[in-house]
Amino acid sequence: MKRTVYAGNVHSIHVGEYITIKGWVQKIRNHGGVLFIDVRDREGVVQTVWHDFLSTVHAELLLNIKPEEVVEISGYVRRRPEESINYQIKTGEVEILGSDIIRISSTLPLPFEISREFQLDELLRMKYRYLDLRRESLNKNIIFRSKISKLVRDFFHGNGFIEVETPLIVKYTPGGARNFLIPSRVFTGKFFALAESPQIYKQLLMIANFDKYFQLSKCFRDEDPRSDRQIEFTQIDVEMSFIDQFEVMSLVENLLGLLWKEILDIDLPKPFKIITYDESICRYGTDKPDLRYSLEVLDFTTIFQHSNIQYLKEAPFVGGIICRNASKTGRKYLQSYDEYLKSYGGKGVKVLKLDEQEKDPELFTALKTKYGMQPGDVLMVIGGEKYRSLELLGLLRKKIIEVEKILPDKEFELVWVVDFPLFELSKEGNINSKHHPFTSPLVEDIPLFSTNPLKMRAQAYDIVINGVELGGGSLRIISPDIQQELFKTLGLSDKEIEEKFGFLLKALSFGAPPHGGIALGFDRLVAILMGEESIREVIAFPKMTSTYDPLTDAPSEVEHQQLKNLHIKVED
RNA sequence: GGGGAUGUAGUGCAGCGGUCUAACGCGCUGGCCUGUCAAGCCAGAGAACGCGGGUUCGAAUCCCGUCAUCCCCGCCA
Repeated sequence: MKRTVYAGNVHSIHVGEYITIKGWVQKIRNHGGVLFIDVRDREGVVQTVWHDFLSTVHAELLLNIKPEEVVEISGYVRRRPEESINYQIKTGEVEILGSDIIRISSTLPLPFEISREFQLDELLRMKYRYLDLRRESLNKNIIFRSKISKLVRDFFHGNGFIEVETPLIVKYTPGGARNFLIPSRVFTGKFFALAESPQIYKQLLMIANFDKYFQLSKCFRDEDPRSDRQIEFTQIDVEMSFIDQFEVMSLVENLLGLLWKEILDIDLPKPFKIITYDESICRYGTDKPDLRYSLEVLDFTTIFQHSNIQYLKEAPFVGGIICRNASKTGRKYLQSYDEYLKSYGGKGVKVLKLDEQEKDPELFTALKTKYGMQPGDVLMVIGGEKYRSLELLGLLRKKIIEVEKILPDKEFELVWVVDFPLFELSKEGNINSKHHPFTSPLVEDIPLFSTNPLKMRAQAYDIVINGVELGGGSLRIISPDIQQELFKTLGLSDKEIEEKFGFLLKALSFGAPPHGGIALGFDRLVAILMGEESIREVIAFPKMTSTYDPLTDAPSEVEHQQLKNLHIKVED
């Protein structure tokens, strides 16, 4: 028999119909004379009921039916007796009066239960990913991911965007994330790279007159995975011509507004907040602030210059956080903050309470009058180099929120962080791009190329949700001269520039429209919408934090001949 | 490369120096049960406690090493 309806979609409108469902046996409840078999498919679960089944031709099969076997069941749909309606499930008003059953596929004992939701060992889940995916929560996540990607695609098509695929096997370009390399069989000793992002291609598409481009693109970065990072991941990649920064931002606001409405039925207030990079660093100690919490980092430098705490008195910067009404104020307890910061290589934190005010009456008076500090409040301060201290205060802020169990003011807080620095100093002392080397500087900062490049600001913007960096973008450089100057600032020689980026400079010199765009982390987006902590919960076949895939046992060794074809020799 | 947490039946966990011949829930096996939906009741099988070494009269329990997983730092233009 053909399936007539998904098990999970059987509904009171089917009452009286003879239907056929196909799916997995979810649960069996044998009461002796009456037997219930719940059948699950993609859409959900429905109950079938078998009265006096021992006297039917199916007695043998029904007595031996096992969970997770694949069955086909036919029967009349009927409304359940009033007292046995199950309001917990979608199909709970009806049931199928079983009259025919076929076992399509039997099963070995399973390594874990499908029908029960509980935390499983990650290795086991991955090894049997297809079974884990069969479980409701993952199944639902992947189905929602599909819905979200359709909403995204429809949104862009509806807004006049052209979807273009760009190569994944590309030229290696230096800088940024570590690339996966692909040896060329044809060109001995030469390599392709797996694309870190479609960045350059989307710029070329603008030069090629597509005006508005988008793509849900796979990207590859050979860096250690985390709960929000995989070595291959998906980006919503966008680029537009003849636009300014605010048009890109407004587009993203419309997209996210749509998704929040459609998926969560939440109206995101628009426009989103905007904060400059500098302000974010000073007030929250991070460039991805979690604005659900009002807790802020404050500057106490002046106040402590008059204190009698010597090292803070002399510190170039003293920043702190007032933890109002601290739950526990024991010395030992507060020391845990110190240890926390030390685990990040910080120097630790000085904690002040009002009950210690006799030690430095002047200081505490200032704290009370200027900052409204009250008994029970705890002030934690860090002194030292300004930006390092702010970074630590950012970590401290997160820790306080966690430890004090401070409740968020709202469920989602989205914010644009703008005016990023164009460059940053690496630990080795090299100048690197903060965003990427195609980012346009603010026009008024261009003269700084020759004098103080580290002071230059970029026309770049990040979208941050609840302290998570969802994506970032920028307006791009379209002047070959500025592009060249930027490469030089990064320390590339003329020869290197020509070798690595000659094609781009040439492209820019053939009539490049002003353009810019953004890339949003699609896996992170889906995870946020689904309320998941890890993007592994929204990716059908992710890899473990070691990059290992226990399902297929990848990576694996290859035959010698393969390596020989590629002119590759493996050494220890 | 580094830090932290975890590793006990199929699974989720308890036990953290002797009473552990390792407990419990789920699952599994057999039996009973005509309305359940975390079905119920009865009976039963199943682990030498990640691996290696050590301490001890005695180790799942302490120590060292090692491996694996997760979280984090580094890294992620």
